[in-house]
Amino acid sequence: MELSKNYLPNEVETNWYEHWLAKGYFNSVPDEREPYTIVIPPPNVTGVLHMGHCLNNTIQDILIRHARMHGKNACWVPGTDHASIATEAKVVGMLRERGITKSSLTRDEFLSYAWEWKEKYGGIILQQLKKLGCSLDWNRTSFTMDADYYKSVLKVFVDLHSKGLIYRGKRMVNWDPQSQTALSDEEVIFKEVDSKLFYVVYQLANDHTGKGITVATTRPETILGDIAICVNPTDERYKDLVGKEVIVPLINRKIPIIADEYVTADFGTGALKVTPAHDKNDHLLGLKHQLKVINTLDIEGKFTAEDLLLENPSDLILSYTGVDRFALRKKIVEDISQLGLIEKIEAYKGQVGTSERTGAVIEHRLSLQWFIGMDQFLKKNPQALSAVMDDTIEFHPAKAKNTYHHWLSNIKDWCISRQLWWGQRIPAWYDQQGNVYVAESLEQLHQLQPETIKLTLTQDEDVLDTWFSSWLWPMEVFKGISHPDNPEAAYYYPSTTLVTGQDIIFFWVARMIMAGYEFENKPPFKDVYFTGMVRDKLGRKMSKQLGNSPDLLALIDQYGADAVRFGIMVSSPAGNDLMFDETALEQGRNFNNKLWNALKLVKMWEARIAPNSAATTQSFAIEWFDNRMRQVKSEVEVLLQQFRLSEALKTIYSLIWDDFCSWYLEWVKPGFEQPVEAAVYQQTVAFFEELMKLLHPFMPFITEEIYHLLKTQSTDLCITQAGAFQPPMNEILEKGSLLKNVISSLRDARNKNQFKPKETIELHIQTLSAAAYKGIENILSKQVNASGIHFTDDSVANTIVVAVEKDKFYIESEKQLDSTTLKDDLLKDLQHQQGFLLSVQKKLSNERFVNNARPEVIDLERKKQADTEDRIRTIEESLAGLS
RNA sequence: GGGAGUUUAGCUCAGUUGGUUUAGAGCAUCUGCCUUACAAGCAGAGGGUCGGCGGUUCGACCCCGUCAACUCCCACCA
Repeated sequence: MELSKNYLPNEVETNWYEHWLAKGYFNSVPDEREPYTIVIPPPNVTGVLHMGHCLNNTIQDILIRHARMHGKNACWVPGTDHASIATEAKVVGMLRERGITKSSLTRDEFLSYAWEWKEKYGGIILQQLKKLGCSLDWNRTSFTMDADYYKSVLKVFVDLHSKGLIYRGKRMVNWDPQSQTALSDEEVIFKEVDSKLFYVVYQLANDHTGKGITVATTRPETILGDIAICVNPTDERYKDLVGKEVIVPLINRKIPIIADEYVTADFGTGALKVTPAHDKNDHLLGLKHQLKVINTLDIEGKFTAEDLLLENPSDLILSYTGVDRFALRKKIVEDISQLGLIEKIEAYKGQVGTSERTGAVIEHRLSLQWFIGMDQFLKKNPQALSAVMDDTIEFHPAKAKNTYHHWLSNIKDWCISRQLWWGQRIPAWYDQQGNVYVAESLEQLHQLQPETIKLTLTQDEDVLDTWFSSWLWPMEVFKGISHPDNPEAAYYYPSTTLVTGQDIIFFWVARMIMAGYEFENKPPFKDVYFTGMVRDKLGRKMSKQLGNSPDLLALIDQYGADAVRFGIMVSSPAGNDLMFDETALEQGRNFNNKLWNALKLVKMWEARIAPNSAATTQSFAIEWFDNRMRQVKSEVEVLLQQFRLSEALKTIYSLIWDDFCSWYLEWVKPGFEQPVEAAVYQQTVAFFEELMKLLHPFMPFITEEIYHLLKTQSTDLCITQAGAFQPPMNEILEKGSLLKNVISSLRDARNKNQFKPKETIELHIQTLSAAAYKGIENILSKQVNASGIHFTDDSVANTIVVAVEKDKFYIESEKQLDSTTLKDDLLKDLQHQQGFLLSVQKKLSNERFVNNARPEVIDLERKKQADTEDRIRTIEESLAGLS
């Protein structure tokens, strides 16, 4: 069969993925083997694959494929998250394009559009994961709004409510005016913005001197909701004013000046306007001082006069109605300015909270919401913290433990209600008196509390936070909540490893751990591998605005999935951010090609196997590579156990490129058009297969392809089992190192003396142990193009001298020799060795060193000294021979 | 404002309880090669004193202190 010049990944990848699927290799059912379980961090159902997913899922696939090839029952569960805010926003956007507003629809109508959207676009991302080669068990694809999943979420809500861990209350919450819903504290992202500090004068009431108090504020648009001015009680400037009243500009409402420690005297003017309806701290102040609340912004962040009109209606106030908060700020500043009450305006850098999902600037709003009492929850489940701290659940890298500890130790109540329709509707009902009834369904409620049957009940309009469903993910993908104690859940839960981004350690990881202990009394996983963020090569975040986010599918198309996987893994230290650079993908593509070309070489041999050649003249090369591979296999195993995937890949890469291709294949390669020994051919194929096995978790497609092309395999590499580990023999490895070292040095000497590759040399070796070269002379002569090798006890005249370790090599040739460069090199080396010897001698003549250091350390230093002295002698002799 | 982390070759990173040769790899660079698996390649080479300073130690990239730069997390001083 004719193999293409270069490796062509596209068709190969599609074919193998279909083959694996058809064979059902990725499907897992409980059996007697130990399970290795990973649940995918469910991507947003409307999402598309980006570099972050690529990194994350490649890692999971490596772990799962490795487990599958090492005797484990590997189960990787795919699925998606309903992502209520993001998805609802997209559906609203789609409806807008069709000219439909959400408010014109009933809840059910809206939901049917949402499901339509989900069926159409949901799961695109799962198809994209197939392109990447991810070996997910597609039979287990889950969605956080599946019927059973939905039920499990309600069940958990009812359960926690009955345990007193969920309460409903009127609280100041983070409000997203764009999606018009409350958000949890974790969903608010603070950003630094350039804003302005307005100095507004509030004139004293009942005072004709025109005196007043100046307040610095960033939010003049809330002035109409002011309820007091607050100063620090120790502030001398304002002591006399406390207790007096000032007038709110524009509406002339009288409000008191109060004093509270909360106010810092040296910020702004030391006077704070208190607006309990629109600020968290002001709200607390209001509660403390029993102040009224006047709300001036509606759910869209537009001015509303409702509360104000009760007090003092005016045309001015009415003119603000419906004005958006940012326009309102300008307008109010203008109007106050006309009254001459703006003292000055300063530039100011401030932090402003924005919605994680929509980016809208957050308002604080007093509203009735559902919460989980996190303090109580943690008191009930102290393992949620201790398990991480004592490594029952192991974090990689361990530094993430700090972050985790800090968050759990300062935990606040979790607002779990969202004013949306897409999500699990809160299973709470209200009667006409406003009493609350919580049950999984109305039927269940009627059953449990028959007296409710005759009541007119209306269900809560809100849905639950998406994370309130995803915190059950590791349990409910195996129906552990909806069908407790089922055999699957018992077998697969707890899962083995979670791979996720550090950015959702609070949103998701912490809450899964809490839920795991609360509902199963077990941690949800054993290891957590945190990936960093994928950045561009300049270190910037990937974002749509910057346009620096590459199209992953285009990259797969261009380089092949294996090359993309290689590229992203080779530059990906655990837990650190990854600077993505397309040259890494080129390296991956080149590696594919290297493998392909090695295959071509071996396939050429296949056609020319020497008859009757069971015995081999290449036993050293074979023995050496065998041992080298054993060594690397054990190194890789250790690295994988430590989740050092990038290093594991680099180690395999070097084994294949350097040891296999550059050394081994060159050593055993027959001359031009010469036949190959049968033993060499068979061994080489066996080695090649082993290499493919080792590399397969990282680059599944090309390895499977080559595995099959090497010879007709009845099995697929994908499910092949790794053999038992055999320890390497050090003597062989050391001999190999010497050989490589000698070859490199001699080649260097040839290069420096401008030998053409085809020019042959006669090589004389001066050594005390000629036995060390037994069995490798044929390799040596081939690799340095020597026509003959001779051992000598004396120096050889008119030759180039090369010193390697303690041995000397004399290169004899018919070429006119120029020894200047060589001499310079030797002198440089001599200087280096002498400097080193000096440092060793200094150490050994230091009494305190000899007295304090461990004996083996001293022995080592003595050996260093002896070795270096030998080496210096060799160099000196070589130099003498040159002149 | 509090906390954590990082700083090693031009770039991206290793360096596992302080001593195994005055630091390793990949990429990039330079030199020589179209050698019949591979120029997306082969054979070689150069390049860092381990952020600065101080300390502990017989001995420090590694431990301690300090300064500096960068990154992240937490915290709404209006």
